[in-house]
Amino acid sequence: MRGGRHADHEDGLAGLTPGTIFMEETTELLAVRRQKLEALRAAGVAPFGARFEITSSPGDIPAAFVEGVRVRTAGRITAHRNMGKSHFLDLSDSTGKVQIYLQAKEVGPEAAAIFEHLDIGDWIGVEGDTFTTKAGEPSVRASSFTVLSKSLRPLPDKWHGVQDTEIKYRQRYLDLISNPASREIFRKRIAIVAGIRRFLDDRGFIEVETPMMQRIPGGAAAQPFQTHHNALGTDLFLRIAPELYLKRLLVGGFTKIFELNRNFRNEGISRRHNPEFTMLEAYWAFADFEQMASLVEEMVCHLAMTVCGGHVIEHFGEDGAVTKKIDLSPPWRRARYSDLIRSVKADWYELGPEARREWCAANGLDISHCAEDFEVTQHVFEKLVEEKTMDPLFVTHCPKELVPLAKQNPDDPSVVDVYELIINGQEISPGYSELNDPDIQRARLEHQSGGETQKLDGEFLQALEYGMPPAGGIGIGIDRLVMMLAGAESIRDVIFFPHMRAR
RNA sequence: GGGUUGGUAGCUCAAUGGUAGAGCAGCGCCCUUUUAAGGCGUUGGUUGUGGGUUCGAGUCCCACCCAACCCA
Repeated sequence: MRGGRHADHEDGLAGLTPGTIFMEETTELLAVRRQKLEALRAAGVAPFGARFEITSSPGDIPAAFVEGVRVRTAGRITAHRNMGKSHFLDLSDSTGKVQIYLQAKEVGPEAAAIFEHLDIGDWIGVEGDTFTTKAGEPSVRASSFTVLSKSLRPLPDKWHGVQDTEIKYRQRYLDLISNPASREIFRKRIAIVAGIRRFLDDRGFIEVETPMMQRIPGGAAAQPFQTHHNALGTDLFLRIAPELYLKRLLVGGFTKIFELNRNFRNEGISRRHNPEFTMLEAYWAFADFEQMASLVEEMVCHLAMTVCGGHVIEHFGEDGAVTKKIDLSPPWRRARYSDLIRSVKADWYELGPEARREWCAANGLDISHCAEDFEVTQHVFEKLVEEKTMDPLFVTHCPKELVPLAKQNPDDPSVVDVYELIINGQEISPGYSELNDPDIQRARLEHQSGGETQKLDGEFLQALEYGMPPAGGIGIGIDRLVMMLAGAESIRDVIFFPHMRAR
């Protein structure tokens, strides 16, 4: 055993005895762990250790098991099966777990006495030889162990894990420790984000970073969060989209770029909305929305193959039954917006505005919030097309009122050259042939800002006047993409720390 | 913002208006290949907060807080 009191001084704050601070609760369980903490110190063991060299993480040992090899590993004790003079421990971290076999005669009487002061939840380092138990479990026979961190609070139920949604979200670490299904979702999220970067990098796109704090928040129609710069004495906004800065970089000559990071929208919170969310935006000069659609299709299929092992994604309910099946096999269906509306109501475009509203009312659609006629049509689209579409669908030729910043279609000026990708009943990604005529852009933005010039990003418009190459652009909501690929029904299940009300 | 459901031991869950319980975890004892280890014993509670009704409230009523789901 290593360590000693001298190594432990940083634990105490000046004038306070270690172990007496931060004790707002005084339950017996906490008191017992505090006593063990002091017992470790009394035995000359630093309960909060330092550097420990490892040869393998816990999950790596069974994953690539070799019998009879000396290893050093470290992890949290997540289970303890006491057989008297020998003990079986599960040692875990995000890589997985490995079983440790610990015998008093092997580690010696001093270490065995120290072991008595350990608990489920503590971090330890172990050195020993690999072997296989009678039951066939790849294990490490400990010849020594080192206390790395004493846990002063008990872990959640070892079998059920954390079930309380509040604890899952507010104390995600407990969810990660005790729920393998949750760990798997985040493993997929991490692989998806890394996979997107690699995919785009392989195709010559470069990752850039643009301001998150903006004087004029643009690039989308959404309420921003407001903040203030003290030294400058000016208000700033958290970005609602990076678009207007990425387009400045197109002007600057970067022809294949993307940004994969957070945006902020000061709007409702729901199963599908978190105030901060992760979005990919990519711009490809000299391309159009059709090529962007193909790029997204190829990328998502690639992610499904590498992260989920196939093109068919299944979502499971609590009872283990399949609740959803999403088939991502290419080629993905592409359909015009107007044709999709006609598939719901064949003579929709022959009806007048009043007749359309009457039809909605007769079919149980609440359109009281729709002021304009195109909003009524869009509501029909959302309820009767979008929400029912599980497999990928590129919706093309959308009405220009819905996407005021896209290029009009040369053959039909009432629609724009965009796609909206729908998977799993929600909009996952829009793609554009980006508008690069500075005069049309100015007119659209002026119209959109409703004459409030302080909302107009003049510097962006000026940049366009220097000439922006024609380009295809996409946005992908990463949280929703992960929900779809990882089988999560709430955005809170794919964000480590979703926003929660103060308690 | 509206509606529904929920909040009980560290965790997972019980409890007709009538003495707040179980499993796991913890503590004590036994056990040198277990894996939800096992056996025997045992501790642990301001029932989300604040009011009210009642002889008596975890349970009924009101307000508030937090969460999940649905709607806007």
